[in-house]
Amino acid sequence: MSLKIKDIAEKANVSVATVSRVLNGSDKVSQETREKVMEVIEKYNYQPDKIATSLRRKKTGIYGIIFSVKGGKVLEDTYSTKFLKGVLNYLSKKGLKLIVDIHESSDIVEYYDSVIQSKIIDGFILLDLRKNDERIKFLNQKKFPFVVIGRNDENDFVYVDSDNVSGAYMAIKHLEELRCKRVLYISGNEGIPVSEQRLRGVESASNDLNVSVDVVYGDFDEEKTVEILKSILKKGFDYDGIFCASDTMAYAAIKFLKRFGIEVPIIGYDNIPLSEVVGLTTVDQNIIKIGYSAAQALDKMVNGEEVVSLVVPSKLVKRQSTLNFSKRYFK
Amino acid sequence: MSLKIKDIAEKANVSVATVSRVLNGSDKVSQETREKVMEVIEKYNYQPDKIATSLRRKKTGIYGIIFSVKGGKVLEDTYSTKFLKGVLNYLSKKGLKLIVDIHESSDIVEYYDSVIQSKIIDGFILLDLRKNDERIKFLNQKKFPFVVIGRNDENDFVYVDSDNVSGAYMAIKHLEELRCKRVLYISGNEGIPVSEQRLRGVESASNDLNVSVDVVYGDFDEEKTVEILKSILKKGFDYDGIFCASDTMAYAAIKFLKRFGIEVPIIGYDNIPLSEVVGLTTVDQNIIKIGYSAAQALDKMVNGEEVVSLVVPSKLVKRQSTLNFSKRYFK
DNA sequence: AGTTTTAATGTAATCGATTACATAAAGAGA
DNA sequence: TCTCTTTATGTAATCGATTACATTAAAACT
Repeated sequence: MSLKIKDIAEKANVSVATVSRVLNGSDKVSQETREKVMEVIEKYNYQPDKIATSLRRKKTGIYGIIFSVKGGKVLEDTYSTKFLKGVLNYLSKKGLKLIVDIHESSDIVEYYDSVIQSKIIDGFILLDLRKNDERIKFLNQKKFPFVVIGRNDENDFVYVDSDNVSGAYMAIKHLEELRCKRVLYISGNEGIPVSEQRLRGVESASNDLNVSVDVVYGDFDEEKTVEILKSILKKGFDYDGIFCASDTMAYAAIKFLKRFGIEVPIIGYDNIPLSEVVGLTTVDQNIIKIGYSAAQALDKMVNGEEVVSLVVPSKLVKRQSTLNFSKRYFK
Repeated sequence: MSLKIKDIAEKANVSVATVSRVLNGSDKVSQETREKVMEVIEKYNYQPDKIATSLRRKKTGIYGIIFSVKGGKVLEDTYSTKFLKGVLNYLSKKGLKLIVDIHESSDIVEYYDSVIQSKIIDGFILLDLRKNDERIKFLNQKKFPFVVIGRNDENDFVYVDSDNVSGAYMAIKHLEELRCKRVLYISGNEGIPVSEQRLRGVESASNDLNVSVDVVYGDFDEEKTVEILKSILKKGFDYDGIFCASDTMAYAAIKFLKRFGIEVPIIGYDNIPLSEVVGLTTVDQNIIKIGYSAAQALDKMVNGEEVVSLVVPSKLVKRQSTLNFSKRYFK
């Protein structure tokens, strides 16, 4: 049906080798021949078969992301989509492709192995990094290219991460600018890197600036947040500002405290769509940029270039949940 | 590095043809030989190179979805993700892969053509169907397999669509059950299939049941909705129920009317995440199922099976925006 | 002019599978 | 026992590119 390199070669009166050379710009082909061949290629709108090319070159130009299915909550948040968008922005610019896949979290290493063996993919982007992640050990040992989103203590890999430290710092700084003196920070789960990084930012801001911050460990979710606030209320609530490690927590806090007539500046983290609707001030982690950079890093790595890990800055999105309080002091 | 069929053949003391036969279960291989070969395959954890297989078979086992970038609002909603999830649920079960891609809406046909010519993909799923869609003409003419999400009047293709007619019918029926008599339906843009289908459901319910429905055309968005309500308020608002063609519209309506002290049962369409938070009753379109079915249909089509188009039923999710009013009458 | 170098192109092997065709061995039928 | 099937397996072509190596012609050098 569709033309192959041999057909083009015949029509242009040259050998397939010459057509291939023209196609790949590389070798020395005379200007004359090059033009003659290009003419035929354009006339017939010829494009090489990527499968054949891949077989020969041992490189497909396809990268992979495998979402682990746990509980079924994969690919339901806007995080995944924004991330994909960033990745695709880079890849589409380069004519590269992305395979998106899902798999149960069990046997995950085996699954990566089978994908590698199938030879379809040149490299992976890893999401949902865990402590002591088996995938990383495996891929490192296989010397198969990959880039990780997020980081942990080991860091025997190239990663792209959002700057949780400065993100949290900005949040506290903003509260300080609103004249908050005693801030409550409800952290995410203890012991995971994201929580530790954000806590570091909080503490660093509290040291630099004129704010005292109390830290309580939550778990990124609503229920636990309410529980924490309940026990604090019992002892008497005397904070004049709250920072939560996620928007979900912050939203829960606002709703809960309102019932007790308590209204203080509150900041969340993540900038989920709901936050825009309810006017929650929050830290926005440029997820698109993270995706873009990860794809770029992976691509460089696959092509043998030197690659360094990267921390992408976040920005504070100021909305009513804090701005309403600025009127009290300014203007 | 990794083993090829030739290595397996040598280790098992048979020819590559025999190994291939064992691999593909097909031909007649003696029980004895089959076991001998399987043993070697398992011992070395051999897996065929999919690129080589694809070249020979002229089929890759990879399907494609191309998101059109227009304005930049692609892949930002939960629709895309849920849809992907459905597609992936099917494909991963079958060991098939999905390439997710984006492209400017201009030159879109050319882009599909180039993807086809690259031979990477066995078939497409088309999103964002338009009237008189060029892609469909092109793919039909090329006889390249594809399945469409949504449908239009032409329907010279296989599609999977959500049942907008019955979705809208259920909404009106629910309002009727709450004893609404005069309902306002704010439709989506006039002239597009989704709007027409939903309108059909509304009208059919209005005929069957004891409700009168006034229809106004909006555009699925907030601003226009508010505009419409403003002009209605001027003439005097005497509806006892509202149905909107999207959750975004419904949420805008609730917010706007509240300012005038108007509170009536309101139903939206789409079940966006916000709706759960604010308690909006809405029609949920089972997007995951739609994705799953589309992938399945495409797969059948590629494998030469007979395929029929499919309409996936939606369900009504009842929440406070209507249930609050049921107390007025029942209990 | 004769030899060497350089540039341009062609020939054929290769990537790793599948499969049409060939062949050998075993079983069936006479 | 001899021929005819049938069954199991092997040989080699093929998919459509890339590329090492060979070859030829032209340019450069002595």
